[in-house]
Amino acid sequence: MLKVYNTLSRKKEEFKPLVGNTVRMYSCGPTVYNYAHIGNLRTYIFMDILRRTLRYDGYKIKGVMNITDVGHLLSDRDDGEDKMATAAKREQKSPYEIADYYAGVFYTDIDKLNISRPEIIAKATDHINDMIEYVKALVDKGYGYETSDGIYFDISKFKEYGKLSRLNLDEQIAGARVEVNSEKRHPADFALWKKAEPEHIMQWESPWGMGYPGWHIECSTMSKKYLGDVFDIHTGGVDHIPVHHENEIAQSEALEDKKTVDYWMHGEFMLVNNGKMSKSLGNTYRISQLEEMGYTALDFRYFCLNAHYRKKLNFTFDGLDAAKKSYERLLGVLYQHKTSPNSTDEEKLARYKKEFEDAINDDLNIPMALGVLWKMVREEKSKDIYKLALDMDKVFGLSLDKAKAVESDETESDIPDEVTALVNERAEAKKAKNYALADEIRAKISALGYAVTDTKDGVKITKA
RNA sequence: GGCACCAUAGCCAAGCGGUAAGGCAGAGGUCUGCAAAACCUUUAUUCUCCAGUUCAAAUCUGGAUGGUGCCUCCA
Repeated sequence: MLKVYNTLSRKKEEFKPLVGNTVRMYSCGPTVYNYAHIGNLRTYIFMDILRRTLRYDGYKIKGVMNITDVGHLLSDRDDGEDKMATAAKREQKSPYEIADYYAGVFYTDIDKLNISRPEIIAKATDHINDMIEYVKALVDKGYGYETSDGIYFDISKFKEYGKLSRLNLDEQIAGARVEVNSEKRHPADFALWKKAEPEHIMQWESPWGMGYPGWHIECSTMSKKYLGDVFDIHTGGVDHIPVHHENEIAQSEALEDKKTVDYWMHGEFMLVNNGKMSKSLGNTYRISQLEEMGYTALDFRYFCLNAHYRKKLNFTFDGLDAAKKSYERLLGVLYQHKTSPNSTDEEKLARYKKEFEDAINDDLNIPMALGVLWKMVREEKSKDIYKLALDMDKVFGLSLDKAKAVESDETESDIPDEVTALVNERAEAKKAKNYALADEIRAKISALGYAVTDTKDGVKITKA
């Protein structure tokens, strides 16, 4: 029995799909005008863990994720910088090429992280007409009004506005900086459709003239198109709760006159040195950057799995180092199980399996599930344990089937002759019990960038 | 100013009323000429502080202190 935390009720609830055995799920995806950093990626790891857990529990999934390639591209504020135009100019590409490029990098990253792709990936620019229809329907129902610069959603018409974030709007606004837009009836009214200046780089024809869709309409439109007017789970980052998802609820429920999403689930943020991770602070990293520093994407995935998805996770290199080490040891010890001829008592296996399932089904308690795996792996080596670990890995997604011997299996071929000669010299010295000389030679080898270690199978040479 | 969330060993982190999972680091050991690696063992009488409820609290209540996020685009 899977229980998940629903942001709407602020409680853990039993999960039950609306229809049959299929889970319909929508996940807010990336805005592709820039690289995704590891903080962004944490949220997709959370989405992936959810999908994997649902599948482990026997559900079928119809998942949709959006790729935002319009709407967020231009800052809504008049004085805001047009990031898309800047990027297009700098890279001498069209906005579509920019979007394609960053979407491509995003796919590469999530593939490396073993994040399973949702069944349907929907680009906003492919759904402009659907969005126009959606806005029209809202206007027809009296929820939208026109100003000189666009069509706005009238939140005063939607009585439950704010139910997800539980913020008192008027109190918020009193203490916050809000630009004055005299034409808006309420400061929190938001754009459904924006009228475009002639020089705006992306614009489409609409009943309200040339323009482009507002920030939030794409998710309401595309979720309805692919999942129907009511679906099971909506995921995203916690930052979306107060504005984006609140507005999405307003749009969808205004149109359908009913609750449209059963479970709202949100992934917490990743911090850096206990503070916010943001591009402006210069403390973001990309997966490719971590790789350049010698970490793998899966080291990072393992790092994320050590914390619950609803808890802030502080990213530090000490933490990542610890995760890397732990992950490598896990693969090493699993290899010993893999190659063991022994069996394990059925009851014991069943106990571990149950502990594991209890953990993941308790609102995706992956840190606890990892603890179960570690305890199990400390048992006497057996191929059955390896098999069960692989079963658990359907949820972890850590490629545990790649378990290998811990000793590195470097090829001898790319060792320079100079080093090989020194290694042989050292072997002679050792044979003659001239250890002082042997250590001296070892120092020379390490100066050349190689490490020599003695194992019971002989001498190992590795690149330092 | 308003609204949330969080506070567990050197570090990361579970635990959600029944007497502190797991990982990293550290310590001891096995192995080794010595290292390194690997493996084994071990490491919180106590959960920021102060009251309270209870037979029983890290877990519930109230208060204090500290931290973070949001209220503006953001995963």
